Amino acid sequence: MHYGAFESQLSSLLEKAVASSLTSLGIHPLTRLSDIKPEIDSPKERTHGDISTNVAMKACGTAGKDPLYFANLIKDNLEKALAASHLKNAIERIETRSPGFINFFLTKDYLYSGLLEIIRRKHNFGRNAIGGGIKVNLEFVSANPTGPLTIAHGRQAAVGDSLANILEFLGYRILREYYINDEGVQIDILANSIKFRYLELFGVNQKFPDDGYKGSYISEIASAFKNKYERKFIDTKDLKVFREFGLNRILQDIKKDLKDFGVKFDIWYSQRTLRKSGKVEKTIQFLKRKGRIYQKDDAVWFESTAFGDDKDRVVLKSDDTTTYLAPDIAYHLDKYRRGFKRLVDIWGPDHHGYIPRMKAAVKALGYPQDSFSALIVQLATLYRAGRVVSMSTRAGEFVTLRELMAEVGKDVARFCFLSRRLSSHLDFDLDVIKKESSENPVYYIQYAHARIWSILEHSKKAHYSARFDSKLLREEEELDILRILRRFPQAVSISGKTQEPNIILQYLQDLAAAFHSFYTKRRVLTDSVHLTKSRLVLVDCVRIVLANGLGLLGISLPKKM
RNA sequence: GCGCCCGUAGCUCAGUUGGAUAGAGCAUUUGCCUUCUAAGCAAAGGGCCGCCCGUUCGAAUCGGGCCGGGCGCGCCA
Repeated sequence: MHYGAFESQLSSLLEKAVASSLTSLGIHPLTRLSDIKPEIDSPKERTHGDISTNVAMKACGTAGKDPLYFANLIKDNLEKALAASHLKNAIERIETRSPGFINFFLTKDYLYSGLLEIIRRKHNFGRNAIGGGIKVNLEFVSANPTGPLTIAHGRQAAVGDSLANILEFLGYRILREYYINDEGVQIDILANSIKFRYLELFGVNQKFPDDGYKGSYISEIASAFKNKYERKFIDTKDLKVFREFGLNRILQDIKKDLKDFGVKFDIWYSQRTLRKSGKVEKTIQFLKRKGRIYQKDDAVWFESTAFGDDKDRVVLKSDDTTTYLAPDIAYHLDKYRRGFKRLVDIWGPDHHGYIPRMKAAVKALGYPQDSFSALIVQLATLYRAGRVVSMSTRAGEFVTLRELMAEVGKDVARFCFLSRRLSSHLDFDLDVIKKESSENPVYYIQYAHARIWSILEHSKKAHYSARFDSKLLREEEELDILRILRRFPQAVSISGKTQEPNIILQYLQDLAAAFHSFYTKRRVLTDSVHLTKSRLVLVDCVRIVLANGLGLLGISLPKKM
């Protein structure tokens, strides 16, 4: 029996046992188990068993009994049902504990059977079909192409990429998309800033454009521009050539940074292309036909308050240009039209106020509100030597993702970004991270992988041909590993459900800890070929799960450290 | 003023839909390398889980009210 089946069978057995317990008390069991939402999970404390449930305490109100008494009643019924079930060989014993917990202890045989499942499924171990092949569009980073990616984008990139991996693993069909804001005021400012620096190179003095981008990367772009065109555009009034040149270069850098950070995108979606297709006007017309567009103060408004927003929003300004919202609605409509059933956007905290209007737009377009969700990833506040580093693309003060990678490396950076909840503000002290980098927790997990690899390398020379006998694995350290291995599929699905990659990371730390502890106390390569063979299988399973988990997080798997 | 997020060990943070004795890393202290990698292991110290009420068998977790920090409230993007 594989891991997933176990949980569902246990839960249906429990449901029956609760029902018959209620019946025996003369209460008609109207309450279904799913209504009282009992928890079936692994307790923290080993002495509380491998699996624990609070169902007796949840249901004791209905039973009108003391929770512990009711727990014992359920236990008796459960034991009877168990005798006739497949789970008979998986559960060693059942215990009740005050104030009303029912604890299950798994048999060694069941724990051993997990190894076979891991060996059989390998890189697919933990994979699951709960996503049902639903098409999901995941849009993330989508930073304006007006400057290099910063640390804030780095966090969003790491989160989006891992989330995409995790959801794919859970059976969703994920498309990773980057929305390029390649038109509008910001882009013109970019072009102006480049032009200024270009002219400056020829000694032409002008006033630096208001709101111009002050970062040094603008000068670099201007130099490259000069190398290519020399004096050709020194008198031009047209910004177009500067704009295209700058846009291309910045976008190229962004793509390279993301690639080096291990982040993959399937689609780069240009806002300009969207507009040229006429979809923006069509979307406004579409909303108009639905009666949600009106004219006021020379502007055109979207009646978003009809769908839960706190005020209506302008889509066409009085000068006839669109606001940012208009193409954005069109863009999301386009995603639906491309066949996605769910849209997930990852935004920074400065956009949280934008969620109600986007949700309103989705509803107005006629799609279920829940089909769209925006995840807010909190900022990473950067410190250097204990002092806040202020970040502003405009002022040219920022630490780029590239600099971060150069200073601490891809794996450490990704680990730091993923080890916190999305909603957690993240303090990031570069000096501390660099100082600690040899002690960084990411190495703890990677080191376990490297150690296993080393064992496997040694074992090859010895040609262990014995048969794998899992019964030889009976040390506490070995059983601990087995218990933790068993939890991996669950960790992945919780991580997908809650959309928190850090759950997997936490899990991997537990697994690595159990392995390191085992490694220090027991030897894998021993004089007994049978024991050696069995332990080789065990550590190989640890390796597989570490690889699967780190793979989802986009962290590399060193064979040597 | 309104909205969103946060407040847990000296520091940075975990804590799955409320569960049993609140955890990890760093820092401090003490042991452990003749055997598969010491980037490791074993152990110690360190906490009114911001404060106050409430909900219930049971609260770091849920609700209300304060206090403190971050961000957002445009015909900007």
